[in-house]
Amino acid sequence: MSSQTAPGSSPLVAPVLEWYDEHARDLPWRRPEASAWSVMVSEFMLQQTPVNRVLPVHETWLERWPTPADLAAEPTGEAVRAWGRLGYPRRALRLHAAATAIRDEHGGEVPADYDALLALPGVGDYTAAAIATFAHGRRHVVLDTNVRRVLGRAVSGVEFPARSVTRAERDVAAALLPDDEPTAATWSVAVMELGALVCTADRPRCDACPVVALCAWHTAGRPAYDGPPRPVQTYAGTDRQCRGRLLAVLRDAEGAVPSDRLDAVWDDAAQRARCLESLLADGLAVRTADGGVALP
DNA sequence: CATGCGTGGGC
DNA sequence: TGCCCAAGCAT
Repeated sequence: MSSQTAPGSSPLVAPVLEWYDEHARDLPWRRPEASAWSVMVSEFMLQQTPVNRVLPVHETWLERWPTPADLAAEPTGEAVRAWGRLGYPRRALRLHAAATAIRDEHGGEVPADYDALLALPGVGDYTAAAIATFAHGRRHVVLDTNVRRVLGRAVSGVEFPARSVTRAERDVAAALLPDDEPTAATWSVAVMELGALVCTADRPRCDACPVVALCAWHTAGRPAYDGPPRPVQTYAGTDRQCRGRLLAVLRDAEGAVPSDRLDAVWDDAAQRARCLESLLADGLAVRTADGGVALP
């Protein structure tokens, strides 16, 4: 017998699957009765937003718009308003646009094909693979920040992955992916869950990890991160913060608001004007006939 | 390929 | 308390 590890039979797989079976959170979009649309909505909302903040918005969203066609029938501004404070509200516009494309080009059904998914607005490699896998049981490499961190540590022995996905990372993930579709799908969600709950970016709980004995990073003594400095995310005073303030006014208003309502939430007039223009350009706001501003 | 894009929670 | 982070995408 060869000592080589055959594809789909890494010693990492079974312990992670067992751990997931016992420790997985009960999330609405993971339940057997969850629709593909529910999975898709969750994936959009979870792009850079924590699970706990997504939960209530996801629930009300699915109650209001149980199918893509239901959302597509509404003005985009309603999607932006319902998005609430999840952040990055352009995702709401893209989800609306994706729902419209699904209604018009896919008979109202969320596609199962990776390339069809990738062609939808707001859907990149991760989200296409995630929807194909978690909504339709297809077999794809699902490479999000959690998976990248877990595999980086367990396999490569580094605390944090590189800025962008490398070919080597993709090869590692592909080699670990179990052969049969159902197991591949469970493995993918299980590694993500392990990264979210145990193999966290900060203060990983190695004592609770099912593969600690196999982990290259742990075995090496958890060496400190040694790569290029990771960029710090500034916020105070940025256009992002300004845009957020302006959009919050529109979201919380019944209809159009006079522009002096916007003046009150940001002092720097030049920056305020620039940010309003960018919101208009993005389609997150529109000017009304009387000179006011509103959600589209 | 680096950068811009929201928001709130935890330490 | 400031600082870092959280299931990315588009350009």
